[in-house]
Amino acid sequence: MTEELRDILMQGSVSAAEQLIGWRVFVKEADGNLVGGAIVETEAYSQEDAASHTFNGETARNGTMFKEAGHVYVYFTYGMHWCMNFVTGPAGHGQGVLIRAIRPEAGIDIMRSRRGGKPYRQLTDGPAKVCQALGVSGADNGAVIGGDKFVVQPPVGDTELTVLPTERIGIKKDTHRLWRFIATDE
DNA sequence: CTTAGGATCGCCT
DNA sequence: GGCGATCCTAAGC
Repeated sequence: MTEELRDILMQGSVSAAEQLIGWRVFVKEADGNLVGGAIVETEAYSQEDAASHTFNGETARNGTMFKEAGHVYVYFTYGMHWCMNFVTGPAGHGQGVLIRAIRPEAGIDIMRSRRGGKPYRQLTDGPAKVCQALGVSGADNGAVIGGDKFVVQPPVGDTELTVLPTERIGIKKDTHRLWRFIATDE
């Protein structure tokens, strides 16, 4: 992991969630090819936030979120879906950034086959869809960015993405926090 | 285009 | 025993 990325992740989940928009996340396939694209939607979670898995302290499930910035927290939900987060902050803080959506750039055919032939726009427009398209599952929980599987690279191009903070989705508690960030110029 | 309901299971109270 | 950081399909406008 680069120093630039580590700096962003160490600033905490809310700041990191905003700055990660436009960064690109990929997984390395067995043949070495990359599959993934640019992050266009994130959400921040932290321990003092009632909507976070870490709100009630460390448990068997959420242990990865208490590691230091740069780990990948993958959790299982609704009996059938996986979602992935980048852990932020120093070890012990229980915070992270949920990767809610990406714009496919590399390995689109692989993503399409993993997503049952869905059209381009529906390949990775939700947190569980991102994991399905990238082949991320519970086996990846606790991995590190820059390890064997996860590659994260800075934004490319000279166009600055406009980032809009909004309310988070799919939660019942602490909905007032504007901790969801989306790229507006799609 | 919007909404409602079902699928499905591990974690936590 | 309840319910979730979700997705998909079908049916209603």
